[in-house]
Amino acid sequence: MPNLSKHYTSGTVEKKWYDTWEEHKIFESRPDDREPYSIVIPPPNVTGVLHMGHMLNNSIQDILIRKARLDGKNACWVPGTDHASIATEAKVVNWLREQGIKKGDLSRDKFMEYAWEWTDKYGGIILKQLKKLGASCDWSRTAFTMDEVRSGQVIQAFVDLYQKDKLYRGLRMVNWDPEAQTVLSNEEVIHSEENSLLYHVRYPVEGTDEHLIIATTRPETILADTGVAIHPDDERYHHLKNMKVRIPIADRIVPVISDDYVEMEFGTGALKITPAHDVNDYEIGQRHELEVIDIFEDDATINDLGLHYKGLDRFEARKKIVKELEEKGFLVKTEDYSNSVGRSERTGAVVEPKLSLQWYVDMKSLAAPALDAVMTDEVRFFPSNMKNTYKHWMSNIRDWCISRQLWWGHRIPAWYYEDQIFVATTAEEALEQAQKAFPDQNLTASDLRQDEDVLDTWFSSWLWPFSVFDGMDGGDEVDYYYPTATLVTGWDIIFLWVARMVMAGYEWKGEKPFQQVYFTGMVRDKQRRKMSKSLGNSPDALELIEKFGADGVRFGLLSSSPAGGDLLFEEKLCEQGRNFCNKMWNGLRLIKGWTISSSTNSTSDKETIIREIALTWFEDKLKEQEDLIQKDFDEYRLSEAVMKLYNFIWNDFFSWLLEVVKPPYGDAIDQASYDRIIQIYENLMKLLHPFMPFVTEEIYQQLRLRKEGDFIATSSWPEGGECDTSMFDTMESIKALVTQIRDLRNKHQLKQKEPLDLYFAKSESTTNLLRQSGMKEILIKMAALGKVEQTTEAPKDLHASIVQGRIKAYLMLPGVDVEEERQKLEEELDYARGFVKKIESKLANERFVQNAPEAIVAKERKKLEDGKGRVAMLEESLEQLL
RNA sequence: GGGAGAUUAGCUCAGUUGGUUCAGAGCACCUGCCUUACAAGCAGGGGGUCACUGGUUCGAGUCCAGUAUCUCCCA
Repeated sequence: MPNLSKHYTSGTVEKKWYDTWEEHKIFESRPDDREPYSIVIPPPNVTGVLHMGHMLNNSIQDILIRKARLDGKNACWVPGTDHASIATEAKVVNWLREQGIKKGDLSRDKFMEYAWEWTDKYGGIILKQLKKLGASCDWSRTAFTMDEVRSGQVIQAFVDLYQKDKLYRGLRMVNWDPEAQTVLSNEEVIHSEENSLLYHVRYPVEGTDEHLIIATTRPETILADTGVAIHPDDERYHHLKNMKVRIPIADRIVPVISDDYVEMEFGTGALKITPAHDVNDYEIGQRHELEVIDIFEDDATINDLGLHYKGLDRFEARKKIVKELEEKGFLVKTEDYSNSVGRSERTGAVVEPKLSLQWYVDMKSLAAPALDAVMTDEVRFFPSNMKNTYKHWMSNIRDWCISRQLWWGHRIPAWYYEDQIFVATTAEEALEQAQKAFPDQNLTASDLRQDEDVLDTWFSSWLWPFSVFDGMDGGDEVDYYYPTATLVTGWDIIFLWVARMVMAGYEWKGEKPFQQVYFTGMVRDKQRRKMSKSLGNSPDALELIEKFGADGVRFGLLSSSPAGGDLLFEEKLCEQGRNFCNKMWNGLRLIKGWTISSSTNSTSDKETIIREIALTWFEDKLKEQEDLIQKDFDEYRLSEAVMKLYNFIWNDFFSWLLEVVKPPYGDAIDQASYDRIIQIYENLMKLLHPFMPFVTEEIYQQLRLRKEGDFIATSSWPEGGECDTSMFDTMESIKALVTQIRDLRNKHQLKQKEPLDLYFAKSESTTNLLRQSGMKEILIKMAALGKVEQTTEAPKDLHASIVQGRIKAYLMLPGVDVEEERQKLEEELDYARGFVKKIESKLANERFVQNAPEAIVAKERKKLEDGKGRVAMLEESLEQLL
């Protein structure tokens, strides 16, 4: 036996093959005559580390790209990272703070130097980790959203949209993240129900003794109130129309206005209006020309307008103001309340509505072709029900706020002079424009002021499917690879990313960015909680790989993860994958341990006959599997495909076929059979390779002597083709008989190897079964039988009856209990009679016979015949017991 | 408030155009085995009124309506 260790060692094998693959550059792709199959990676955060979601997502991409490679397509998986403005800037700011440096003390240029230093230091770690997972990316194409090529296209996109009038600067209420101190797009705000308090506050009505009671969750904004609203139809407050109220604490006198936005049923039916700090209030304020008083600094502490609360954080101020309201008799009551609170996706800070001047993309002008593409399946979604979500968002689309008050990112290419805006790819061009606009003023570069803000990171990511090919302006690469084949991503970024890529694709390439989108589910823990750092419920990705091997982890992630469905992760799944590797490894050891004889003399004829029939059967089974797996790929049922392979390899190949063809101890195996077994094993490994690349490569290399540069990774997918199913039923009957015999042994506590005699009750079925060359021998070998013969009457000695389909047999068992045997037979008979009755009534129904397709009726007749035969066999056995 | 989806074995999920002995898989569980590839293993076994109620149909896990429970998205 070759020197193969008892257990499969994933660590060394995986490193060896990844290094070898890279040395041979087999993942690199250049345009050629073949059909392209390209995937662009959803770029992870440049300074991020690999987590469970990445592993799932990238395993799926790797499966697809490896399959395409085996299919002979020109497979190109482009890796890369994104600069993640908010997250990365926050990390850099923290890093600087640890060194005692404040961002505020740095110039923009100096800060960027530090940020690049940080990026160079920690950037790309995640890409190295992807290699450990087996990701077969073309690393020579690694892109970064802020590298030169990508940046140029981002700026170009901005300028182009501005020139097409699809981009504008506007004063709007925005979502302000006070922690990151930047504006956020609507999609970056996560709304959820949170427990809070509803405060009922008394507002004195001017010139009367009355009070108007107003319910609010944000009493600190009382300081910014500039009005109070009631519903025009609300009779309770009719008399207050056109009167004024006095704001508590602020002591400001403001008007009572009527507006049908007010919900009469909510709270007291009266609403305080704070135009500076609430989206709806702002609109009401606009309608009624109310003053706008902003009481917050950018970090959400109270400013000069907040009286003696100046300098306090908003939540601190809330506590204090409630106390003051209470002391001064303004607070009527406080009740528990649950309301929707928006938080920043990146920092978790409660988002503060704020009035601000920002850049927006006019989305309505981009949405139409993008909506159409998905609804007509020009871009196919898996699972398809994501189309509904997409449609809803696209049909109610709102403009996209793309400016961010950060330094890390692409600086907005807009320059200002007085009240004029000049948008251009460079400062020089902007200056030229300005000089043309103000010919008399001798403008120089220093007269123009560039916008301080950067662009939303997604404004670079939405170009990704063509920007990675430097394809904004066309070119051979983009012509060849675009549109890409499949996008694999989580459904949580369908709006942030997927929808926008489709829009950008049509806007700049006039074509969809990808053929299909495969949405993965979220990786959750057993309690269905989303895996997150803060919960600490996420296993360390690299430790997992170390423990179970990348193949094991990939198997674990894939085996229960249908498209769009969440994955409830447990280590057990990876363990199963590792065990599977070990099983295959040991199967290899078994085969490699056999001695091969060139002459047939050294193997008994019986074994040769067995092998001939078993291998022929299995080769056809394999073809059938190949077709089934291909269908699963076509429909993106990857979980099902991998589980099919798991079952087929473990149960059909190892537990059945190899046991059948295994030479008896000490015997050799004939060369012809051996070659067929190697070929089968090789094909199985090819089918499994996309899912478990390393172990399959290792086994592929061990199965035969390979030439330098011959890899399973670049081999070809086995063709399914015609398969002869004629032997399938017979083999299943044999298997079922073997199982029944083994069960009877177990129940009678007989050793598995003690030979038992078996007599078949003579019938057409049994004659047919035994006539097929080798079937009887397989039965004898697998069930460890002695004599196997046909008989016309039941044996007189103690035996157990076996009824399998239309086959009846008697297994000679010395210790069989007659009563037990009777009971068993009676139970089976009951079931069989019930079955017959059901079919009889079905066939007695004229409408069934008339309406059902002929084939179905024929099948039912066949079922009835079989069932009746079975009843007869069981009845006969029972009689013989007496 | 608007919308989407789910409910099948103890758990996680398949079940494709309504039709085969259709009620499945993996894990978990139980029994027996260290059998010369594998205890990371082998052989076998038990377990479900397909959420509930009606309807369409010759026939429903599958289609329709309602009910209950749960999940998610959007505002």
